[in-house]
Amino acid sequence: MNAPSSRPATRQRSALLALLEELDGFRSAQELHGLLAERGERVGLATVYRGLQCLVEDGRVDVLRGDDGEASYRRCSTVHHHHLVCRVCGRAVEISDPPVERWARKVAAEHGFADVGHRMELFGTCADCAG
Amino acid sequence: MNAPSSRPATRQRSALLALLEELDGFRSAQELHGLLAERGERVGLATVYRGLQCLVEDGRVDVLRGDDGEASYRRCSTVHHHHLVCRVCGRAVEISDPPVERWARKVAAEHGFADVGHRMELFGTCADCAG
DNA sequence: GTGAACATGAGAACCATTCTCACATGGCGG
DNA sequence: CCGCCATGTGAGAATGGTTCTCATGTTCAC
Ligand SMILES: [Mn+2]
Ligand SMILES: [Mn+2]
Ligand SMILES: [Zn+2]
Ligand SMILES: [Zn+2]
Repeated sequence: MNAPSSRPATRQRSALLALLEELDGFRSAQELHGLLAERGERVGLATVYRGLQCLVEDGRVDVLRGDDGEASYRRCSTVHHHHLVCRVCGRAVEISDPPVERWARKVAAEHGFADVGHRMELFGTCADCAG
Repeated sequence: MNAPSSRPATRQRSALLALLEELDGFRSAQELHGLLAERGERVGLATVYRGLQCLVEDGRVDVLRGDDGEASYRRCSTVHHHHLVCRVCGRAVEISDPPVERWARKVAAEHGFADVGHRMELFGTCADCAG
């Protein structure tokens, strides 16, 4: 069902997407670049960044900004959701909760704000990393 | 009631805090540096960054990372809260909602995560900016 | 008032990300 | 199949927010 991107399928893009499919956590662009190198896929760092940009635009990858400002990426479902993320290993669980969605819209409207959106992440230490 | 910081009170720090007290929106370090200059307060950019770091540590200022990774700062109350932020002018309203807090802890626990925390912001266009 | 401890600031350094541009490539018309 | 050319690639340079360096200035407890 891989929704076809409008971009040509090159070796580099395929390798990047394949890697992301195998990972279940958020990873920085540089980490992804390193992981590709480890498995013998030579992909330029700029190409990794460009590939990620496309995937983000297509909604196939989510971005998260760490406290240090570094961006992390994760292959995600394309419907609206939030994340529960392990601070140690980056593993993430997708979360959704309609009540929170409604609450957010209501609160914003009460304060006279339009074009309302929101962002929410939960953080913690996953069971594996706590052991 | 200005909770006394453990740091010496210098002209620069006073000016920074005074400026933050007057603003009700999130501003980047560089913007704050510029605003200080406008009112004749000569403060080095590095000093602005250091002052903000202290205030953040003390919990007197909140930081928000924009989508471009740039940090914005705002004088805030010291109790746990979230923000409703205007995308245009940065104006912010503090928001709190115990049900969301409980929900976040519960969801994280259900997935076996420990040391649970969360982050949430609402975005929109404030009434003034929509006019 | 003095001095040790600490703050300041100009500029350099840092580092994730983006840009440049010469070169490779691959998909489509012929 | 072939050849074109629009598009992708990558090494390295540029960018820009933030932090660091270090010589100098200030503060404040004594
Ligand atoms: Mn939501
Ligand atoms: Mn909360
Ligand atoms: Zn983990
Ligand atoms: Zn506004």
